[in-house]
Amino acid sequence: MVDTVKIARALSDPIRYKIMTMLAQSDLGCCPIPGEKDLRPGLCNCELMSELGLIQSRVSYHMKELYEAGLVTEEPRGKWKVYFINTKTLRDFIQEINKDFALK
Amino acid sequence: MVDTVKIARALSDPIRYKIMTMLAQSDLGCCPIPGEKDLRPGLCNCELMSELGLIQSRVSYHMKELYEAGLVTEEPRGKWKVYFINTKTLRDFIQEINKDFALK
DNA sequence: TTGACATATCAAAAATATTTGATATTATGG
DNA sequence: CCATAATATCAAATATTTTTGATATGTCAA
Repeated sequence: MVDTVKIARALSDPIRYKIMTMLAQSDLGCCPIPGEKDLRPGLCNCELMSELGLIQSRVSYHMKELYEAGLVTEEPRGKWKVYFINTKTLRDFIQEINKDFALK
Repeated sequence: MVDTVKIARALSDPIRYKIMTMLAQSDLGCCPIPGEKDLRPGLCNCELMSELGLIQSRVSYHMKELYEAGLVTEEPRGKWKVYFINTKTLRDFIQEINKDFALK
């Protein structure tokens, strides 16, 4: 099962929580490679840096935290890296909380 | 609305998460006062201390964190204090995550 | 291949969170 | 009221997390 405490920790930082909402709302494919199509909606580091006003290593650190908690997936796209929200982990997280705390 | 980041932080410590599961599972009223009845299922500090093997000030610290996140309610009962899980906050938390991350 | 750009990693500094032991507060029962 | 028991608070010590700047790695395009 998912590591509920680890996921809670990943979500417990305001910057990371914000990044997750940005990923959830992104509806445009990012960093297109000429000739490729069907880009899934996601965000790359550079967009996160400029939107949040954070330096590169800081974004990188937080994305690693989210990745290791299973909350995002990654896809190298050319020299960029694009991140996607992993809704499966979030659903499992919610299900586990429902179970652990006898909510339904 | 609930402070989702704050709740996530409260749940992000293994001890606090464990305490929440213990509160969710408690089915016996605790620390009865002679003459009173209808005790809601809950746990007092002393039970948490002995079950978890933690010293008093440490339990107190963690219960305060949970209380301030709205995850538990408290009731002084005689010279004891009994804690209850606050399922409303947990439900609101889940609802907010569903909304923020477009899960359904 | 080289230069430019994007990302990853690292070590040190800074900021936060947790643990502990001591002391304070509050309630109870004698 | 007094002694005892339970909980709260506090300051100091520890531990953990986050931030930063520097450097390394990897990719692309010329």
